[in-house]
This record gives sequence, C-alpha cells and structure tokens, in this order.
Amino acid sequence: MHKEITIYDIAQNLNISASTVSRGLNNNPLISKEIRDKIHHTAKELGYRHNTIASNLRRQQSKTIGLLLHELNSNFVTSVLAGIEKIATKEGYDLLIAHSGEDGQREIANAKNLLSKRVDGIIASMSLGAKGTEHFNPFFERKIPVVFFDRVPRNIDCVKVVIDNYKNGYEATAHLIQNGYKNIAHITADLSRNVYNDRFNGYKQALTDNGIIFKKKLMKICSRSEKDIIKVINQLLKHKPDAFFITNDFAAAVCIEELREKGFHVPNDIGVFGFNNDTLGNLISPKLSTINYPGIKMGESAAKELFSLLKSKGKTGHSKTIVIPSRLIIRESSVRDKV
Amino acid sequence: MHKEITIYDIAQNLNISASTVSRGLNNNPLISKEIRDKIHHTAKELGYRHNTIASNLRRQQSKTIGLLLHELNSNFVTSVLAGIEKIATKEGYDLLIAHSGEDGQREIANAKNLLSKRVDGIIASMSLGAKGTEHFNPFFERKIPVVFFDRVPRNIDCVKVVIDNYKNGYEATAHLIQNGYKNIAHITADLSRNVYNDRFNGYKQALTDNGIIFKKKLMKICSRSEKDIIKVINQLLKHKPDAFFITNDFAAAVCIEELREKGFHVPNDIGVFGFNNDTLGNLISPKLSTINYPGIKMGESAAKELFSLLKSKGKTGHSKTIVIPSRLIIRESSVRDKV
DNA sequence: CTGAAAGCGCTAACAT
DNA sequence: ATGTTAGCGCTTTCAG
Repeated sequence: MHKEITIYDIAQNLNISASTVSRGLNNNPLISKEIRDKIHHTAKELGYRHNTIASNLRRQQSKTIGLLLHELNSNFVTSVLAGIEKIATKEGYDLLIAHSGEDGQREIANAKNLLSKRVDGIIASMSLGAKGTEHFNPFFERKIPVVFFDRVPRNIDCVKVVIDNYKNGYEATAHLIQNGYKNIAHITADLSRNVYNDRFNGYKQALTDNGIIFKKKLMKICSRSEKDIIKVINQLLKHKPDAFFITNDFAAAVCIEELREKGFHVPNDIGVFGFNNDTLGNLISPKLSTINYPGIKMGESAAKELFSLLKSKGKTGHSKTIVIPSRLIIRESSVRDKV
Repeated sequence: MHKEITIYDIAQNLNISASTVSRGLNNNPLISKEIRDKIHHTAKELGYRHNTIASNLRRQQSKTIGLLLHELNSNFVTSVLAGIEKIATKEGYDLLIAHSGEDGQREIANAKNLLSKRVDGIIASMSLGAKGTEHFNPFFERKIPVVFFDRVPRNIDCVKVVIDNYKNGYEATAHLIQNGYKNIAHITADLSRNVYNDRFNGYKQALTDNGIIFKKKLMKICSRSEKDIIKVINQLLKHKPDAFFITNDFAAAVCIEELREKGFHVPNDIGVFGFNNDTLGNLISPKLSTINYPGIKMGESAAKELFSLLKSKGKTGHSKTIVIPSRLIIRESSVRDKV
C-alpha cells in the first residue's frame, strides 16, 4: 500500500518545521524564496499531495460551492452549469452538484447533504416538487450565501438571477397575433413556479391587449415526456387552435412532428412557438421560432453574485434581482408563407 | 453569527461522552436504543449538522467519487451521469464532477485536483486532447479504483465499460450498402480515441467485405462545431458521396439540414446515418437512422464496477472490459423510398 | 523569517 | 454499554 506523504515528511526531509512547509507550499512570501523552492522540490520528489480535507477542516471552509439543480438533462441547465463552472474554476472553487429530478423530497435531502458537506455557498434552481423554502433556512441562519436562478422563490428576499418571463411570454404571444394567429393554445408546466406563471400571465395579457378573450380550455399543463406531450396536443387540437405557444423547445419540436403526421402544415395551418433556443430548433423543419435563454450568462451572473456575497461576508440583508436580457428568435414555424 | 453545534455540545447537554454521541449518531447498535433516541433528539433540537469534513479526515476517506468527463453538453454524457448518480446515491456517495472540455491539460489538472480531494475512486472518459495515461498513475499507485467508460485507454490493463464500436461501425455501413448506397462518406473525430478508431475500422471492413474500395478522400475528421461540420460536408460533397455515416447525431442532423438546403433529397439522393440515438433524431425530418448508445446503462455499469472494486479493496490486478449491448436503429434517413 | 503548539470535529482502539 | 484518549493533516496564532 502506498504511504501517503504529509508535510511532516517533507519537514523531516529538509530539517525544518511543518509550519514552514505549510507556508512554503502556500507560497507565503514570508518564507524565503530559497526555502520555498526547496520545499516545492522535495514535495514533488516525495510525491506529496495536498490533503484538501485536512486543510478544509482547519480553515473551516470547503472551497466548494453546492449546486442544487432541478434537473441535469436539459440544454439550458447544462449551459448554466458551464457558466457557473467557468467562474468557479477561475476562483479556485469546486462544484458539488446535486439534482433532485424535480422531486421536492430529494431537494430537501440534497440541501441537507450540501450543508453537512460544508459548502461555502449554494446556487439553486427549485424543482417543481418543492413546496416552500424552509429547507434553505439553515443556510440563511448560517449566513451561507445562496443565489437562486431561473426557478426562484416568490416570497422571500434573496439574490435571484432570472429572465423576464412575463415579457417573453407577452412578446411571443403578440408576435403570433401579429402574424394572424388568433386561437393560440398554450402548453406549459406547473404554474406554482415563477417562470411558468409569469409566461402564462404574459400570454394572457397579450391576448387581452389585442382584444382576444383568454379561453381556459386552450391552456394545458404538461410534463416533459413525449407521450404526455402528444396526448396534450391532441386534446388541444379538438378546440381547433391555429397556433401553439409551448414553453420548451423539445415539446414544441414534438408538436411540429405530431402536426405533420396529422397532416397540418406548420406554419401555414398552425403556428408553433417554443421557448429556450435549444440547438434542435435550428435542425427541424420548419425551423422553430423560440426565445433565447442565455444559460451561460445566467450561470456566470449567478456565480459572480455568489462570489461577491462570499467576499462581503458578514454584511446583512443582501437581496437583489438580476434580469438577464433575452429576446425572441423568429424563424419559420411562426410566420405564414406569403402567397 | 451562527455558532456551529458539535458532538461535544450534545454530549455536554446530555452528560455523556462525545464518543457515545458519535456512535449514537451513526446508529451504532452498541448504544442502547434509549440513549440513541435521546442523542438524535437533542441533535435535532440544537440544530446539529454532521461535519463531513472532520469525519472524512478521521476516516481517511471522502465518500465521494470523482468523475473525469470529456464534456458535459451531450445527451450521452448526461445519460451516463444519470446512471452513475443513481448507483452512487444508493451507496451514499457524492459525485465530484470535473470536465475537461476535451482539453488534455485540464484533464491532468482535474485528475490532480480529484486526488487532493481524496476521492475514493474515479470514473473517467478521456478527452480528445489527452495524450497518454500518466496522470492516472497516482491513482493506480494508491490503489484508488479507476473505471473508464466509452473513451478508454488503449494500452493499459484496467476496468473498462464500452460498447462494441467496431461492430456498430460495421453494421451501420453494411446497412447502408444493403440499401444500395455505394459511395459512403465517413465523418468522425480524433482517431487516437478508441471509439472513433474502432468505428472507422468497422466502416472500412464492411466496405471491404462488400467489395467496395475504401477511399481516403471520403473520410474526414471534424469538430462538433456547426460551422466546421458544414464545411466538411461541402468538402465531401465534391466527391459525390451517396451516403454519409457520421459518428454523432448532431452532426448528422446538421448534415441533413445542409443537404436539404443544397437541394438533395434524403434518403433518396443521399442517405445519412448517425450515432448516439439522441432525442433530436426522432424530431427531424427525415427521421435519423442511428445507433443506440445506452448511456444510462453504461453509467450504472461503470458505477457498479467501481463500488465492487471499492469493496474488494486490496485485491490486485483487477482488469476487465464490459461490453454494453447496443444496436442499430433504422428510421428514415438511410432507407430509400420504394418506387 | 522560522518554530512550537494548539486545535478544527470527528472516530476508533482500548479500557472498563 | 459507555468513557478515555489519541490523532487524522493541516493552518495559524504567538513567540522568538
């Protein structure tokens, strides 16, 4: 078995004290350049590996930030992840990723776990199943910074990074109306989450502002499973919609495919508008109109906020909402061919 | 500032020793049920949180497994991740994810970091940029279990989880030939990686076995950027291929789109075959023929192997290769319409 | 500029 | 069944 080298081994080897070795390895300028070099040299020679666990215990920190994600398998989330990682790596922090699979209980368990792992801060997007925000209280009590993104809690003051879902919902709907669609169906997810609720309100307001009466039967909540999506589309089809505004691109793509199979022409018979700007939108035919959802920027922004909180530790009452710009991307699925 | 509760606080509170508390919290059956309950109760009351860092330092383990991934933003990798996570969660392990963005230097740095974080084992898929396997030696020396999946090293004995890339490459090509395609172009990635090299060899062998001479100019290495893909497709088009066998679905989808824009009919003019079975393959038109790539199963299998290694610690010379079944999925893009 | 010594919070061998 | 004690490896006052 390999015997793990410690700073004491290095110290012994060089006839100096362990504290000097520790300082040397951390490039403390108090230690003379000469000795520092010697330390680094013997460290390498002996095959020394820094023991982060011991260091963290002593320092009372983990140099790790916890990620509480609702899911991993979406383009958007992995983009956010990439953005967070970029900033975190630069700051020398690791990421401990916990995803709850949209399950509220798992989110609570994950929060507990991150806490006992002593993460220095967390970045969270709430799962659909999460009721309330009590599981974040232990973090607040300990003044461990928390930054929410996208799926943010409604009723508590904290740092949030979002896009303007209301505006996007409004503009997408208005765009469809301007292109002659009048009977616009809306497929979305759990309205207890801000993102879906805001989009829905934008949709309703745009209808109202254009003199169209909102019909409850034209709006459906749906999971992300293909089977469910198809079922919901067919239910809506009974009410003869001439357009679908669907709050994720995958479902919108499924919709276009299903409409084709049913013999409808998109966009001439029925228009389709998505949400997220996943890569697939550009690869299907007709190309999907959608809303740009700048995941990387949101991730970067959330991480930057977190580190700024981390640095201003001790200050109170931080609370702000950052809105990342997003915009419509008009492609083919929502614009009728000119005749 | 919140004062963190320790087992000593609980001990004091109950007039017992810290070790009893520790044992009680870990549900050690030596401790009487009565006291255990008391301990758990006051722990909750005082707001105690287990300090994993201290525990890990003492136990000389981290209950964490490191993931060394080449990328995060592919369907396949996130599926593998889901599979690994499922098993790891069940075993009470956390995941520390490091991705190298296909960069060899970053892979080396990540390996070092995971080592200093004292992960109990790692699961790795090598990045395109990685030359050699020296950065895994510190793990081998310390008998820290390593399981490779998908992008596995060629020349060292270790535990590997793969699919039969050669067979898949062969069968995809043979399928195209059987469907009347003769001039089959091949777009793939860095041949120094086993997966791409094996697929390429399968492709060549299928050509040979069917009396078709392999033409070097019909084969191109390509990055995953859309721009590059389009460039490469147009270069190949000069040699009038009647089919494309492309080793990832995204590129295959881009290819179909590009061919449509150029006025070719897929599959009647040109056939297209992908690799991975990403969801998008079912949503584009024509639907993409591809190869099923069972990410979740690979992840589960890799994780199971790792835990079995972890449990049989000390034993030597473990080395095996597990081949996960995969198969062709024939859809529309590779089968000419019957006239 | 360097060393001695204490301690982060927990666990486990040993003792009772 | 419970307590005593030592120590995981590192950092950081404090002292010189």
